[in-house]
Amino acid sequence: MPPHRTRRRIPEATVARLPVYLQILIEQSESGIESVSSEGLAELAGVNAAKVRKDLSYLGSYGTRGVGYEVEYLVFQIRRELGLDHEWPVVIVGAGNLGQALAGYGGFNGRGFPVAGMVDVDPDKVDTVVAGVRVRPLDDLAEIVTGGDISIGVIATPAGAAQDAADRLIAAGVTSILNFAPMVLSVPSTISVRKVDLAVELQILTYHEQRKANAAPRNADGAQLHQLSGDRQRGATA
Amino acid sequence: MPPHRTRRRIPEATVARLPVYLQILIEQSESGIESVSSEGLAELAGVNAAKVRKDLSYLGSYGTRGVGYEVEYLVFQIRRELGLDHEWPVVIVGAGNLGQALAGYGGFNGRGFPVAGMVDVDPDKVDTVVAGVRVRPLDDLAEIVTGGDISIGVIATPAGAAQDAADRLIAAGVTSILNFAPMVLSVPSTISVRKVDLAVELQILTYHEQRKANAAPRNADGAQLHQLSGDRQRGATA
DNA sequence: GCGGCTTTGTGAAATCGTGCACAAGAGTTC
DNA sequence: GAACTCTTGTGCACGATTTCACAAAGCCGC
Repeated sequence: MPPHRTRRRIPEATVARLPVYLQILIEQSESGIESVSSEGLAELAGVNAAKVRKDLSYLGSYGTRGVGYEVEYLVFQIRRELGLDHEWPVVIVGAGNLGQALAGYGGFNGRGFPVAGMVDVDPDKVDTVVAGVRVRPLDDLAEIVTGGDISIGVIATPAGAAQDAADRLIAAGVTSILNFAPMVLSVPSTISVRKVDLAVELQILTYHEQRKANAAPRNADGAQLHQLSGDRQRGATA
Repeated sequence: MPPHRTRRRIPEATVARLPVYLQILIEQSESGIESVSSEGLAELAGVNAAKVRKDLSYLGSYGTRGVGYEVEYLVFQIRRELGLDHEWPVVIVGAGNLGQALAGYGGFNGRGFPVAGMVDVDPDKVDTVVAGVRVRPLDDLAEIVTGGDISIGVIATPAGAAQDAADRLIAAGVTSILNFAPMVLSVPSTISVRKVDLAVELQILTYHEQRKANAAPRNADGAQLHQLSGDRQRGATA
């Protein structure tokens, strides 16, 4: 059998949680903690312990009953499953405000996603250097992608330019896109897209804010408002 | 009956899609389009038409059979439901790379979320001006929040400072938090939190990348790879 | 090595979300 | 105003996800 055969498909919801577990486990590991229980991990990840166990069971039976999971080993397994056993260079399209911030942000470099290139249409931006990366003209995109064997593209353009950016990325051979433009992209079904939209996140929050306001009309005395102690819970992602 | 009574609860999945519909509808409206069908909206939003209808039906029966939905009216209704009939000032904690980018990004100002204040622990950052907003010391947080009647806080600090930032925001009276730090926050259940984590998004993409690579081993001839035309589909959020 | 304690791994039930399919309503044409 | 066309609103079945509950398994102390 090949090293790690395409084992049973992992549910999408689980895939979205694995990076969170991973991050926590890496922290634990750095703190010198060697073993963790599903209960402990659940606490830190803000989820139910049964969910942690089920999630981890998709990777295989890596726990020890009565004991828990060995942190290092779990880190290794999750990394492998997520394909993080090597670096994934990315190319950023758009060197504006957002693109520059992304390039400088620690979330890319230092987490296994080096910025292998940046491009922009604006001739004024071309040849400027952002976080150690020289901005190149949009037409160099294909060359950057094929030359660097890049499979992930990041779109940090205004909404109007996003579809064109996507088309060019795909034509160049990119197969995964992280889209920061507030715009739904049209792509072939073979391409994976994830969208991150600030305004959407905020609007989801305002929906809940508004509900809270409606539910408990403004009759002041902050009685049951923000009781900081007491029933803390991890990640009320409401 | 009060103006808009806490009508039936809207499913979380629907709430997450409403902002997307809203954005599309606003664009349509600006293009002078007055009416849209569930089919058309679904196409643009990258979802199934039945889903659009079901989602919209939670708001009420605002469509006209045989015709579709009146764009303006739908915009109005979604805005109202999301609580977007007024502005929501936000305060940003952390004036580093990310905080600065967020402040300057169009996604806040111009979308109904003016940056009412920014704070940072670093004395070197205090009193600098970012995107027209003066950075103030962390201790001014409570004053900014209460003074500006702010209910949304944005955390743009490193992971290590995020929990403290959250605690301070909550103590000051904020009830919704948008967290950009790669760290799960512990908050009371009355507080809404949404987390945006770059690394998590990228890692979800690498999982799928790795699967693609495993499924179709590297035997080159890019035969069925990226057929750009053909079966395009909106938002393959795989 | 046996009993007790702990924690995993997982069937099975409950819940949530999606998509089909179609009746019902609204406009339009003759 | 009857027949036709179009598109909404929704009951229903299905699939995905979450949660419960518990048997199986490992470790410890005696």
